[in-house]
Amino acid sequence: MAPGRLCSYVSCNAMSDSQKFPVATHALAYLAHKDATAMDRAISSAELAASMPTNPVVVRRVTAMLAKAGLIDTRAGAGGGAWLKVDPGAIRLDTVLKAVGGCTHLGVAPPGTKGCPVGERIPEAVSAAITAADLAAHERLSRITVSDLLNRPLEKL
Amino acid sequence: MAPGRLCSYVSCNAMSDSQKFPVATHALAYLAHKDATAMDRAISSAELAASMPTNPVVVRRVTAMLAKAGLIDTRAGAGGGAWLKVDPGAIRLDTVLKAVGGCTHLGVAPPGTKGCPVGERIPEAVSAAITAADLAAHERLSRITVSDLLNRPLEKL
DNA sequence: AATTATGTATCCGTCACTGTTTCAATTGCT
DNA sequence: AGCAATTGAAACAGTGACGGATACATAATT
Repeated sequence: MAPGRLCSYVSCNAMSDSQKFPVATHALAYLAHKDATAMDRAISSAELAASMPTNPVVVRRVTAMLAKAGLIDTRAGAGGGAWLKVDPGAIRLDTVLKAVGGCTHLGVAPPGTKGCPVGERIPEAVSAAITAADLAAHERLSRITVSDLLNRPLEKL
Repeated sequence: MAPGRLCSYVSCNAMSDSQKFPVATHALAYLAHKDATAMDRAISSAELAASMPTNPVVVRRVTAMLAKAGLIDTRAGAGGGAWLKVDPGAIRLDTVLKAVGGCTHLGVAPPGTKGCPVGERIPEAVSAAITAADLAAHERLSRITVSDLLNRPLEKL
């Protein structure tokens, strides 16, 4: 069998994202903090990057995804940049996680041996458990909005 | 700045594990299914690996961690292998996740700009959100035991 | 002694990510 | 018209972790 990744059961972009969710969340919070809610208040990727701090290209890679998800808008050219298209109080963090293609990365259940009824059930059960954990994380994030990041007491997030 | 990983804010083994949790969970379920609850019913890493299927060494790398966590015991030599040291009904999946060093891998909040009070708060808030999601996932997993994987209806996991 | 196993170390190929550079296209300003 | 600012996308390199494979010392059974 070819090396790498336990055959090919890996879906979900296993092992990817990493910093995409934090960067996206930070960027949205920064936009909200700066009241960037219209085109004439656009924030450049350079300024966003400086606030992390990270590279402007990394920021643009993320803002492009947020724009595709309809959370922000961007405009090229002088005075361009990104601004919020949705009220920050209405942007839930699970939406952000989905926008950047994230999941909890607990892995993917290996297939199990064919034939044995129990052997077939185990992978399904493991999958179900992983999915349940993933859903729980999303549900928890859905109770936090971008506004909450700025306003709610940290202990109550 | 040196390339890779946004400076060094990455802790938590970011991006690691992947298959460790599924493999560990599958292995424990298999041991429970085979009633491997004592030394004389030990299952070899070769058999466990065949049930995934994956490589025996990969299995041993995981079972070694489970043994260190006190969930199973292993013994070398002919007739050796692994067996459960704890009742499968008492092994919660969050314990398994911790045993293999897992987390939800949502990333690590970038530091943010010094000086600005809001700029300092954002990273803390992002961190808090990630931690909350991680806890939610662990909490959900804590409500599933290895026995449940074999016995409980899949929809009720 | 021969056999069966674990655990660990080492090496390799793969994969995704971050950071960087480059470039076309877009927009505002003078 | 021309220039400066800015996005988005592509291409490239370096890093890190993982899964798979092999090898080997150690341990336990027969």
